[in-house]
Parts: sequence; C-alpha cells; structure tokens
Amino acid sequence: MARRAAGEHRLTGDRVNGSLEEPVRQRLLAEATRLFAQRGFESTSVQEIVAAAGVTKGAMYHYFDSKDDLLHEIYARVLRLQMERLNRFADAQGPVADRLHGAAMDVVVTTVDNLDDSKIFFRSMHQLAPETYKNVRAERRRYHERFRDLVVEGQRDGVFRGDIPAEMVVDFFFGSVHHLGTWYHPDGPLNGQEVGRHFADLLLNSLRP
Amino acid sequence: MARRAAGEHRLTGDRVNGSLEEPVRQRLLAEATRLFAQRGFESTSVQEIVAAAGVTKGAMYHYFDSKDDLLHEIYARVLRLQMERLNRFADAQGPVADRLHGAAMDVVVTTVDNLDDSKIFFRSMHQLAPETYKNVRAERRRYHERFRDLVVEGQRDGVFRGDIPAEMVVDFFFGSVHHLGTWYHPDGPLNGQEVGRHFADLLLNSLRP
Amino acid sequence: MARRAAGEHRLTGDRVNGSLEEPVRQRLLAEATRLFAQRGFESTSVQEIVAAAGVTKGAMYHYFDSKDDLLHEIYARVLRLQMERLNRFADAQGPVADRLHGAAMDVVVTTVDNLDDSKIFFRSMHQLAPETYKNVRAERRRYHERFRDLVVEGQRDGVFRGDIPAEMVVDFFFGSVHHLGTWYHPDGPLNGQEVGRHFADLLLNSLRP
Amino acid sequence: MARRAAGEHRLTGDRVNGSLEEPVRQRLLAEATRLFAQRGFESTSVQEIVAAAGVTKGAMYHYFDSKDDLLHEIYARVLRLQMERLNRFADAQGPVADRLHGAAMDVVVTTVDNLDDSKIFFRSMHQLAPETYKNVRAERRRYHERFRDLVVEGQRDGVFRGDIPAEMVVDFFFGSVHHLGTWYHPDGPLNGQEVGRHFADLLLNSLRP
DNA sequence: AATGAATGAGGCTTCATTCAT
DNA sequence: AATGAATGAAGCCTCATTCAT
Repeated sequence: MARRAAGEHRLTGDRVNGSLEEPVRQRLLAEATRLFAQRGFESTSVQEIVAAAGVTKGAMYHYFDSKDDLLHEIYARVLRLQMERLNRFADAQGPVADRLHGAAMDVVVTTVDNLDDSKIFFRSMHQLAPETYKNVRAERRRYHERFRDLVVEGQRDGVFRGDIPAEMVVDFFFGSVHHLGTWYHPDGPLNGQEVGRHFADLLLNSLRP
Repeated sequence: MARRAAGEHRLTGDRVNGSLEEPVRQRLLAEATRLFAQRGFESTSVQEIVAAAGVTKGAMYHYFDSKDDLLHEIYARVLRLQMERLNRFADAQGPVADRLHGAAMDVVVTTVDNLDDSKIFFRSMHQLAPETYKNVRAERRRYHERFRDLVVEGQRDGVFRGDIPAEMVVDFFFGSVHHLGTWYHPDGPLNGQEVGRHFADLLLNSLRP
Repeated sequence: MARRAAGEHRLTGDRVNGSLEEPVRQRLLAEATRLFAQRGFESTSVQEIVAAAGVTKGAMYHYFDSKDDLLHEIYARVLRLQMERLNRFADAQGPVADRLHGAAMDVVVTTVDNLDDSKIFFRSMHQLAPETYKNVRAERRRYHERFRDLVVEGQRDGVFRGDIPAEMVVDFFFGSVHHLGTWYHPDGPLNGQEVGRHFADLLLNSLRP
Repeated sequence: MARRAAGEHRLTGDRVNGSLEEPVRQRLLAEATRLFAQRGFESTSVQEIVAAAGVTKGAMYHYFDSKDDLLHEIYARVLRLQMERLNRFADAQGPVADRLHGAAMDVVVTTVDNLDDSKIFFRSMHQLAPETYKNVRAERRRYHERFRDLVVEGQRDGVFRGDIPAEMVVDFFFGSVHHLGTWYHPDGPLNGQEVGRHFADLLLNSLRP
C-alpha cells in the first residue's frame, strides 16, 4: 500500500488545511472509476488512466502500489460510504417499515448518483486479489446483515410476512439495486428519487403479510 | 461466427444421427463457459480454454473466428433457450397471475441450473464487439418485453397494482434473478425450486393492488 | 514438385486433346498471380488464393507442393515466354539497330500486357528458395546476355557508341522496363505500343555514337 | 509515428549537444533497414530486429508505434535526403544540361551509397498502411516533378529532343536508378561515380535532339 | 513528486502444411 | 480429385511494472 494505511481512504473533494488535497491522486481515482465502469477493469490499461488524468505512469505508481490497488481503493470508498448511510437510516427512530423504506430509497438514490461505482462493483469484484476479495465480501456481508436485521425486526413484530427467509429478501432486493447500472439512464423518464420510491414500495409491498 | 449462419447455434449435447456432433466445438464452448464464469472473459486466455478442452489453438480458430466469437456463441445459446422457455409459459392457458408466477419460477430454476451462463451474462456483456453487443441487447429487450406484457395484462385486468410502471417491475425482478450468480450456491440450504417459489411469491406479492 | 517435372510448366489456356486442361490448376495460378501482384507474396495467404479460385486448400496441395512452388511456376512461365519472344526478334534478318529496336519494343509491350507478372518478378524474387532463386537468376542472366549480344554486335559494327559497357546498357534499359509496373496504368494516356516505341527510341538514341 | 511529429525525423548520426542522440532508436532504424533490405519487410520479424539491435521488443514499441511505423520512418528519411540533394543541383547556376547531368549522377551515387534504402523502397512500398502509402507516393511525385521540370526546361530551350514526354523520360531514368539494387555490387568493377557518369551520359545522350 | 526509457512475460491471431477420408 | 479438421510454430503487439534520474 502506498503511504496510506487501510481505513485512511479519502473521498474526492476532501479538504485538508482548506485546500484541495492531493489533486493528482483524486484525479487518478476519478478517471479510473470512469474508465473501469466504461470498459471494465481488465480492458482498461494503466496508460489510459494516467493519460486521462493528465499525468504519467510514475505518478500513478507513486500514489498506488498497483492497478489492483487502485481498484481496491475504489471499493473501499464505496463500501464505507454505503455503510455510513445505511447506519443513519437504521439507527433512526420510528416504525421499522418506515426505516426500511427510507434505507431502501436511499440506497437506490445513492446508487443512481454513483452509477459508475455500481457498475464496477460486481463486474470487477473477481479481479481483486484473493485477500482483498475476502475483505470486500466480508464488509459487504456486514452491510447486508445490517439491512437484513431490519427485515427480521419487522417479521418479529408481525408487520412483514414471515414465510420468506429475510436473507433472501435482502438478496432479492439488492439484486435489483445492483442491476440499476444495467438499465438506468440519468436522461431517462425517472429520476433517482422516483426510482427509489418505486423500488422501496415494491419491497415493502412484497413483504406485506 | 465461423462457418455457421445465425440461428444455427447448437446446444451442447445436440445429436445428429444418434452420435455427438462436433465434440471438439462443444467441448470448447463448455470449457469456455466454465472458465469465463470462474475468472471472467478478459482474465481467461485462449490458451487456458484450449488446454481445458484438450485441443490446440488452431482447432479453436477453426471453429470460431475469435475469442469474442466464442463469447457471442455462449450468449446466443442462452438467449435462445430463455426465450423458448418464457414463450411456453406466457402462451399457456389460465389466469395471468398463474402464468406470471410460472414464468418467474421457471426463469429462476433455469438460471440456477445454468449458473455459469448467468455469471457470464452481465459481467462480460461489455466485452462483446459493438455490433454483437447491440444484437444481444436487442434480443434481451425482446425477452423483457414479452415478460412485461404479462405484467401489463394483469394491470389492465386489475389483478396487479397499476401505479408502478410495468417496465420497472421487470427490471426490478430480473435484477434479482441475474444476481443469483453472486450468492446462490447449489450446496446451500435451498434448491432452485425453493428459491424460484420464493422469488415468484415476492414478485406476485409486490404486485398485489 | 507435384507430378510435373521442370520445364513442363504450361501457360494459361494451353489445351490438350482439344479441351481446357486442368482448369483448377490454371485458376489457382491465375488468382495467385493476381494476388501476389496486388498484395505481395508474403501478405497473400494460401487461404485467400484458394478462396479466389473457388476451391479448398487440399486442391491446391494436390497440384502444387507448396506456396513457394506456386511462385516458382509463375516465374518459370514468365521466363520461358520472354526468352521465346526475344529469340524471335534477335534471330530475325536485318540491321542490328532494327532488331534491337524491335526486341526492345516487344519486351515493353509484353510487360505491359502482363503487368502482374512484372510486379511480382522483382518484388518477390527474394522469397524463392535459395536453389530456385539461383535457377531463376541464371535463366534471367541468359536472357540479359542474349539482349546484350545485340548491343555488342551494334558496337562492333560501329552503329552504337562503344564507350559504355554493353552490360550496363542492358541493366539500364531493363531497369526502366521492370519499373513499368510502378507507374504504368492501362487507363493512362499511352498504350503499350506507344510506351514501347518511346522506350525503344530512347534506348537507340542513347546508343547513338 | 511515436512521440515525434512529422518533419522531425532524424538521420542516423544526428548529434545533439555533441553526443549521439537516442542511440537505441537509431540502432533500431539501422538494423531494420539492413534486415528489410536483406530479407524483405514481411519476412523480417520484429524479434529479429530487436535482437540485432540488442534491445527488447518493449523498447522498440516505446520508440515506434508498429513495425509499419519503422518502415515509414525509413521512407521519410530517404525521401527527405533525396529531395534535399536534388534541390541543390536543380537550383544551381549554369546550363540546364549540366544541371541535369549533375543531378542524375548524384542520385546514382547516393543510391549506390545507400543501396539498402533503395532495395527497400520499391520492394516494400506496398506494405505501408494506405494512408502512409499515399503520403509517400505524393512525396515521391514531388521529387519526380522537380526532376521533370529540368527536362521540360531543356526541351523548351531546344537543347533536348521534344518528341518524348518529359514525364516518361523521368520514369525511364528512375526505373534504371531504382534497379541498381538488383545488380550493382560495391565489389564489382565499377564504383558509384563511374556508374553515375555512365547513367548520366546515357540519359543526356538519349535526349539529344 | 514525477518522468520516461526499458523490460519480460504473456495475449490473440494467422498461417502453411498434413492427414484421414 | 478434393475435402476439412487439426497442428504447431511463429508473428505482432500490449501491458503492468521497475528504475535511474
């Protein structure tokens, strides 16, 4: 890892001392994200990334250990962001149905706002080094479990039907979410909010007892 | 495509005159499918494919025009099979809810039975040549439209809720289906029939008015 | 060599027993000549040749030993034809200046009529097997010597200037002839006869004492 | 062309700051020239070139875009050099016959001094990419036109015969020149100066009215 | 912090040729 | 006389990465 321990990943736009920090690093991450989403990880060369970011290879290898490391940083950023947002909804007050509806809508809106991240996520996951792959899956599992707990809570309270495994409901719903990258287009008839509302409605309705 | 007009694609195991036809070609397709699902299209080398099939590269290029062509043939086979099965359910007699439930269950069962095809489908679609890519998407769209028509029919008849675009319901459901490859495991607690039933139930329930 | 001894090479259109002989063989030679002239020997594949001739590879290897053999046959045909024609002019009656002028014109006309042969000749000569290469050069040398003898005869008789080696005059002239393939075009302003006359005039004029 | 705009081509041996510049690039060009002349473009592998230059393939692709690019650079260098020399003679003072004789001798001497370039020129021209091919032909045409203008000038002044198209005289003469690579040998009886004088004499004599 | 030359391994593909039929 | 499946070698090129500066 290049001069940055795990967990230190920064989001684009983070500021330190009031000025944009490490603009080269951020530009590399941004262009890599765009290109990986467009062409796939294996079909994007380091040369293309650095050219898009307006630097040379040396610069990239100064900030990242490898091309794999670049991908890993993208995953880390996405995972952290999604978990943060889910926690905010799950920890809120109010009926579980409302909290689940809110979380479901939010994940759709966030996904639509970062469609490139979403495209990369499942398409390129298998390219990660085994170790990294395991970490990402584990983190992803924790995310699913947090979401599943909301379903379980609703089933226990009797507001959701209990004859379908909560685990499967989560997989069912996130399948739909992850697939947004395949069909959703920002210029289409629906914006993220609208798709989010529909998806959340479908989820809640499917759980009606 | 090498030496074989569109529509002539053969499924593994097709027999002509009672004997296995073109065993080399079939072996290549089978091994390519397995490896593409396991490692991804870009990370699988032609050398690995022909080694797994027990032939030389020359043999592969005798039957296929390119590595891309191999991928394309896999897609063609999957598309044809899925459309055939959907038609069988959609064209049946009976209430639309039953027909939709049947089709939904079937696509899950078929997907689970050919999980490698499913893994390849969305992960590698963007590697197809632009022309081929367009063809595959068009064929896929026709499939979705057939499915959507069932939803529309139910909405018109008043047995399904009408406040959610049928198009989106289809995307919602197929997102879940295509994601089976990410989490479903044959040795897990549920078999294909069970997952299919749950998925179909969730779909139908989510459409309750 | 495939069932045909050296010296047995036949020209396109040769007839045996009143019917076209071996049309497949002739078609292969004709298409190979055309393609070698167009793309060069190395850049033309056997597959392209047989496809153009409307047969398969097996057929080609039935009539010819190898791709090299095909090229060799083309050379043999050209060499035989040119020597025949030169002899006809050189052996004629009349002043040496007229005989040289006639031979010079004729070689230009013949070259222009078989421009493909001419293009191949020098461009692909170095692709011949060493043995064949030596044979072709030797045959070519005999041709040059026959031509040179006319120049020598004229110099001895005092009708041509004698201060330039006859050998070099021949190289000078045939350089011009062999280069016709580079610039001559049948649809251009001059036909073969006209170019031939000009070339012969230039040659004779350059030899004026 | 890699990393080098048109017109920036450097000749082997160019010096910058008193030291040989880009020795690897120059070595690659030199070895490629030698091998292309010896075996032909298509029969020379990139592997052979880099081995002869003592570097790896990667190095070659660092300096050149492709094997074709290498060939193109060789052409560019030859074209520039020849045009420069022709201009020097054509722009000189004195009778047109002297200037033409001088230019004719010079092109022969230069050709003999760079026989490899000459061998490559016409044998491999058709291997250039269509675009590059057109450029090279256009540049070549400009060269011919410059030469032709000298002939036209002499015809207008009445010192050259006017009954033969000047264009054709040029083709006639350069055919001879380009063919030097086929027969001239440095160890032969005549040196470049001598051949040049004979060629120029033949040309001027052939143009006598 | 960043460059750019250079490596070395590996990728996809083409091709002349053979051989059983 | 001719086919077409299959081989095996070789070809061109790309790429992630290193290293001296």
